[in-house]
Amino acid sequence: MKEKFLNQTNPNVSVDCVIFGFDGVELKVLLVQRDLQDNLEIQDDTLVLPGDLIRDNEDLDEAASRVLTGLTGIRSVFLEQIGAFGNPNRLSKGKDRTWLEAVRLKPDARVITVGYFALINIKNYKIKPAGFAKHVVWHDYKVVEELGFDHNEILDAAIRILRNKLYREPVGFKLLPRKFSLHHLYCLYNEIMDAEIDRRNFRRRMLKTGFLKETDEFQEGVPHKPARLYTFVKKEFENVSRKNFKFY
Amino acid sequence: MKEKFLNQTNPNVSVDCVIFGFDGVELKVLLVQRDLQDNLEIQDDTLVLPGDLIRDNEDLDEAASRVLTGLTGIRSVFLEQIGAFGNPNRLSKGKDRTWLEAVRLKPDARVITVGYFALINIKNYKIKPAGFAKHVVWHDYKVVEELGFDHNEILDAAIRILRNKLYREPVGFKLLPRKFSLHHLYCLYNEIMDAEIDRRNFRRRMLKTGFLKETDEFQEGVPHKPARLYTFVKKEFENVSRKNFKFY
DNA sequence: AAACTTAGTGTAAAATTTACACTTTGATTA
DNA sequence: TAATCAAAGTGTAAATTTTACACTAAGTTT
Repeated sequence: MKEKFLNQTNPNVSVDCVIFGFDGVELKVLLVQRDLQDNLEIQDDTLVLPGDLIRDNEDLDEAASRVLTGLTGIRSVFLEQIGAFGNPNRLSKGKDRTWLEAVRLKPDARVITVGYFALINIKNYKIKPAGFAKHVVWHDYKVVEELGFDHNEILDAAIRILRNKLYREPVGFKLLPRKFSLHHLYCLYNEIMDAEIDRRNFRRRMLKTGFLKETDEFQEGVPHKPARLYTFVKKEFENVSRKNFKFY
Repeated sequence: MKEKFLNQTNPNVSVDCVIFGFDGVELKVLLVQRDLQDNLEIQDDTLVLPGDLIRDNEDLDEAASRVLTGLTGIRSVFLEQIGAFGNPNRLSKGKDRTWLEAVRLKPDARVITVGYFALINIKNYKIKPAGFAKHVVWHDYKVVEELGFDHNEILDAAIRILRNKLYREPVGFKLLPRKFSLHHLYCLYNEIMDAEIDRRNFRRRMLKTGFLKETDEFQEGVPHKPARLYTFVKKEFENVSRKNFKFY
């Protein structure tokens, strides 16, 4: 069976989601194998970003949210647009064509996709391989392996934007559990910025931002001095473009 | 006659351009009155951003470039994507519907638009009211008047992005003639950032960036000491996300 | 020649950033 | 139970950057 919701689906516009998670060491991206439905004869293990055509009654953000929720069960989450990708040849690689012809009602339609990126707490949910995709993997974000369609380009754009935001907006927390140690946050920054930040300066400056509130709780089960846990506190966040603002 | 190029035009995706220019005092945006073609009976002086549906063989950037060139004659120019706008109700205001029904072959089609913003030297060209739009105006960017469709939203996004870029990337120059005085640049920064920057500090820091080269030429025809003119020099521009980089 | 207008310049105080090493705490092990 | 291990947690001095601020220079007009 080809696509459901045909009458309500826009054949020319899709969304694709770059879903980031942090396991304490590596920044991961959620990738899926394309769903071949009942086309068992096709051999295709290409990884792609989870995505879907948009429906006529939903906004772009809603479509991205639907994809994210369908895959992870997570509802309210950090989800922001990356931009639109519309190269006329973005669907013309061999395997991409094969897949489109097997699954899409209008396999030749020009499709513009709108990229989104999400930051989630990797431990907060179980991956549901239902719906779109049978195989779902958390992949190190430094992958260079070739994804389907133009998804490497979308992923690169997401990483660029994430790096730019990390120093200017309080977004790092979104990847952590509600209570976390400064060390945890520190590792996150090092991993995403691919840098080796000074530990003491990081700690002082991060605390100075006023976005952290200490709790009375400590790490448990570690074979050394347990670290204090903090929570993130929302506060009025003035316009980022204020010249000297640095998030951390 | 309704739209030309119907067979090659994608009814679901458009581009809209926020074209900025600086006249020495105010930052301006180029707005057009919708082209009603031969529908003389319709009364509609709503201003909108210049835009068009995309064609099947062109990339999004190319479509935006086509709109810009068609209107201004300018070819190579700073042109960057703002993002995609796809609210299902973005075309449903009364006058917008009237216009769509008069001009579009599929007036009910869902249209997602991709916003672009351009920075041009306002004096470098003559506006050509040919093609898309009969009436073309440079409007102060602080306008709050209501534009057609969701174009206020697109304009706001463009301004936000421009402000963020101005302090981090060498983009201000794109709005100036090839040779300009530091005062000219200073006014540009004050106008865009809606601030009152210290004149001496601005001068020192701007020169320190290494993007300016002094010429032997000076202002002419001014009733006071003439200012030296500078040119912008391209140099390797390292990744913006370097933590402490400030453009000026 | 005096008045006017904008161009162009320097410095000292304050704030921020950087580099850097030892003590504390709790768990494990000998 | 004392010693060891591993990561947590802390302070300071030097360098750099940012800020605030006022007068002289140059060319035009009156």
